[in-house]
Amino acid sequence: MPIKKKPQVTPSPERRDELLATAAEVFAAQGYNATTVRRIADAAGMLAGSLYYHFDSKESMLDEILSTFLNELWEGYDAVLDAGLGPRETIEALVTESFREIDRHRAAVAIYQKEARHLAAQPRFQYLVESQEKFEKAWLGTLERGVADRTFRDDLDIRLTYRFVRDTVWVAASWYRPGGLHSPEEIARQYLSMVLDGIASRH
Amino acid sequence: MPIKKKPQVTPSPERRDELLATAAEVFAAQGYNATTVRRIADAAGMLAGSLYYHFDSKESMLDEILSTFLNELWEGYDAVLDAGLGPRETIEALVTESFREIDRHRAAVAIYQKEARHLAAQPRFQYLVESQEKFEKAWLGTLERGVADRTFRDDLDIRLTYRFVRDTVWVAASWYRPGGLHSPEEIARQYLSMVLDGIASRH
Amino acid sequence: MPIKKKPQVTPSPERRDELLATAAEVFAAQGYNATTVRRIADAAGMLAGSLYYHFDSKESMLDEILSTFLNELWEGYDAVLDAGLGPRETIEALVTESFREIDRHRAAVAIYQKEARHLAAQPRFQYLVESQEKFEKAWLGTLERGVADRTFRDDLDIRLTYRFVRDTVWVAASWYRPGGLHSPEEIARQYLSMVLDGIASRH
Amino acid sequence: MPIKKKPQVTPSPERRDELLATAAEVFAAQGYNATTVRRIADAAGMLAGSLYYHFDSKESMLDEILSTFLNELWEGYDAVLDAGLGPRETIEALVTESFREIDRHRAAVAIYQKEARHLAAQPRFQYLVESQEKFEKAWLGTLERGVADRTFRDDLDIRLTYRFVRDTVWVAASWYRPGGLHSPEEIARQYLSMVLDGIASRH
DNA sequence: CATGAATGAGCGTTCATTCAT
DNA sequence: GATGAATGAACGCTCATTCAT
Repeated sequence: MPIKKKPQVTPSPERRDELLATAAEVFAAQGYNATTVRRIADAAGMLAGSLYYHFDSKESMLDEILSTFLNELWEGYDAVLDAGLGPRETIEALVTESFREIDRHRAAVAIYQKEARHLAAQPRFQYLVESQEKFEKAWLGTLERGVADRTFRDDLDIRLTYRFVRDTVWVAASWYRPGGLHSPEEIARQYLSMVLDGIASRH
Repeated sequence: MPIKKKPQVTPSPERRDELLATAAEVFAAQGYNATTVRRIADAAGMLAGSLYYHFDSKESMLDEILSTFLNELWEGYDAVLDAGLGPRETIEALVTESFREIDRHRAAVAIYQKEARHLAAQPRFQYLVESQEKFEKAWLGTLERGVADRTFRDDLDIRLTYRFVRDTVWVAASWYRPGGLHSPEEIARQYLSMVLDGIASRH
Repeated sequence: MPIKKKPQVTPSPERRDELLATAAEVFAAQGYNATTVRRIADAAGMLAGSLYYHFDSKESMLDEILSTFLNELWEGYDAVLDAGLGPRETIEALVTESFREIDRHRAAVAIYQKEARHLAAQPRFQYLVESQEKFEKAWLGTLERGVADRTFRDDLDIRLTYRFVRDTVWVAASWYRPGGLHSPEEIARQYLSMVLDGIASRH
Repeated sequence: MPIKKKPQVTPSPERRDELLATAAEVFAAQGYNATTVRRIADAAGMLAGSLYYHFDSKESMLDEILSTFLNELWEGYDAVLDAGLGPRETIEALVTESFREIDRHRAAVAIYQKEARHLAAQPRFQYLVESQEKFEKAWLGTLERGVADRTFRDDLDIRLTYRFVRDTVWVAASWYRPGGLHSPEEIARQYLSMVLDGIASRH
């Protein structure tokens, strides 16, 4: 009894994207573990079981949300890193790009912030570790270049500085609301000004 | 602001504290929701049911961990705020105090970071909101004083600056490990240097 | 005993038969309960929902598979029983007929073996009980006739003998593969030889 | 935070055995897949979740039922096979032992009959395959010895004979009820008489 | 003080079935 | 005739919690 051609059962990508956006909002608001699949379904106006027509599991929704976000993030980052900019301009471009991503993927970023660490232990989410390493390499490298050419201060612990800048940028996702007073670019400008020049006045 | 009194007339307070410390570590490592009462009991060398001799519920453990931490935090903060320091010295003292708290209550701080937002919605954790508001008032007030007397730059959005400084400090709890290379005071010094003077060289 | 009429006025009976054959194979391979409607649809090259154009329910597929098989079985049995043969020849003919049915309806027989007992509890499958009773009557009667005319040994419990012969024949469906080394008639001959004369040598 | 001694949480073996006996009855009556964990719990007078205090999963109940049965079976078989009996006596002893096992583990045998084939595909139930192979080797070897020394007929296909004897014995579990008219030994005697000498009279 | 055993609510998931297109 | 998308009931299982001993 040979299995005949299996008709394509992959549903319309638009519906998937809608549902993923809904799920991302709920995950971001309540945390992944605390979010029930029924809650997502409610928010999407369907029953819990119906989600499984579109997705394999709750975890695969999370997976798709995070990997989509990271793919887009790295598109932007790679463009910056390949542009041959100086250290200061690179940092500026990375920060600006980051706030743009926060603007476009606020929920995904918030989820990433809360869940990445423990997800990274699972093989399925190995790419989080890889992304993290690549991320660290890019930032640390840029900072080192900047210290070498005297763009950045050399009296600071460079790993501490890395964490400082990294956290500074990404925690913003926890309070940022798109469509607020400041555009991502404006927020980036202010953040950069603080990070690069400090908040103290220069007399 | 004494946050709460939780007498729970039970024989041995030392055992309670031990158990709370154990619970805090587990909550910090795995997240509150993802932590089972059984996991805590395992770590404490007892059975899950036995914990209920000491505590009303899993939630009341969390409550006690967070309120104890906040009580201690505000003891330190209030001392600083009542000392009549100038804006820059106040910021320096608050940041230093914060890193000391991170050093002493790492687990509680990590839990606070991850869970405070959604806990704040529950009446039981109303004190988180109150603490948050008092916190904001103290920092914003100090920043405003500093802008007024030209200690701090006046070209920055003050709320953005507040968030920047606040996040900068507290996210450190997610990677800080007590007994590491840097003392809390040393970390505070470096953070302050970055926040106040920026990471760019001054030519 | 015509077991059932299931008209289900539907255009193409050939397609139905194809689908039923497919379903029977899957039921036989995985068990009725463990078989999903989707698995059948896959094997038939359609989507699960589409099967419901052809059949009322998964259960009605099972029903039709079993009743079709039993109708054919009884056609053959009735011919044997009405032929006026002696007890030994009747047994031989029934066993041979049984192996032929196993050859032609292997899947249905395997399903029958596994599921008949618990299905018999449902009113819808009452005909399984009736068939079972008629079956028992035919075999017991033949054995009794054979004991009476000294064709068969009279020192054996006749119900035990009945079960022995019955099981001996039908369990073969669980390992029999059509198109193998032995024809159904050859297998029947060997089985009859063992059942009638035993496996011990006669010295 | 070192994990302290974990108190023994393995519950009393008597309760386990009771529950396993209950589960075995239900599995045997309805089939493993068709049996819900709630149904077992009902039969045991508890709630579904409570079973998980005693067992890891529904599957582990099945596993324990089957492996306990097979262990006991092989104790008996091995004693027979190591006794140095002739082929006929070996067959007689194996059949008698088998009916004794059916008497003591009726439910387990019935489950084994229905589920062994598809369970064997799972690594967890690999031991079913091993048992099956050992079983086949023991029986085929004995039959071959018997053919060689002219105890058994040499005009029969030996694999067919093996299946015949094997099925003949074990299907009995599907209708056998302990405490009935016949003792296992009496049933064994009659079965052996049929299998060895046939049901036809010898004139 | 702690255990052993249970409760009961709820979770992620499966699946037969329906139905507009 | 078949598809795509949904329903709704039930399933195996987890877990905070209770309580007699």
